[in-house]
Amino acid sequence: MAPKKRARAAAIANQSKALEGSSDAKDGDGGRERKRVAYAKKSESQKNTSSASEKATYTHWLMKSEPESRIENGVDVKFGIEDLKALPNQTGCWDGVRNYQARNFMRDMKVGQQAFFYHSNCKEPGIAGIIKIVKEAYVDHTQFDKKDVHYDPSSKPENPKWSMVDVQFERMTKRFIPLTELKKYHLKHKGSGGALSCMALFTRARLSVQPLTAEEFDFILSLEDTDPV
DNA sequence: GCCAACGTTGGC
DNA sequence: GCCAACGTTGGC
Repeated sequence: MAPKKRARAAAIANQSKALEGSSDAKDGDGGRERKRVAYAKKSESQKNTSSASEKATYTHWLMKSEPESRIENGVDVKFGIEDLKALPNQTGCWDGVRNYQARNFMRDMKVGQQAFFYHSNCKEPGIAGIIKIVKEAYVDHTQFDKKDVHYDPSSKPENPKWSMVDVQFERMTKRFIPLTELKKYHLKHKGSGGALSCMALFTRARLSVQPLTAEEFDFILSLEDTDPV
């Protein structure tokens, strides 16, 4: 069936419940992560949180979610920025991420950092607004819920695989920044060494949670005050 | 709805 | 540990 929205933020009503279950896995460590770009070829143990001394530190992010209705396993996975805005305190948990690289990036997130809210798999893909991290990575309880679209029978409560963060709506961008426009800059910058020459959105297809350099983040913010290209 | 890209699984 | 088959992502 159709794919899904891998990252669906939800109201955090029962977050305390999720919290007690198992302390956030600080799993191992045996594994070190490679410096900036982690490939997916690693063994399970290597996919866990890496030691701070080794990894590149990112401060800005881009998180994808689907703003249009799509039914997966009988459940509508729609979650656009307006849906986040409508939650109590305009805050929700970013559950449902089931990709190791994306998960690891969420584990690197710190309270107060900003992320772009990106609308994917929809009529007009692009950046709709800015959100901020308000709670650092903790166990994603939906992995144990058989009724949940993102239930993962291979994950055990004693050693949870998946994490999520809480995010809060900050503001809409002054204008919607479409993927098509970002792509034009990316292509142009690839030749000139500009800000978006290596943007993960284009170099790491399908990654639903991705890091941005400060330069990338600032450049995209500057587009708010420019005319659409 | 198509399909390219690419992550995951499992046989060997 | 290789790699073909399979499943998912997500633009178009």
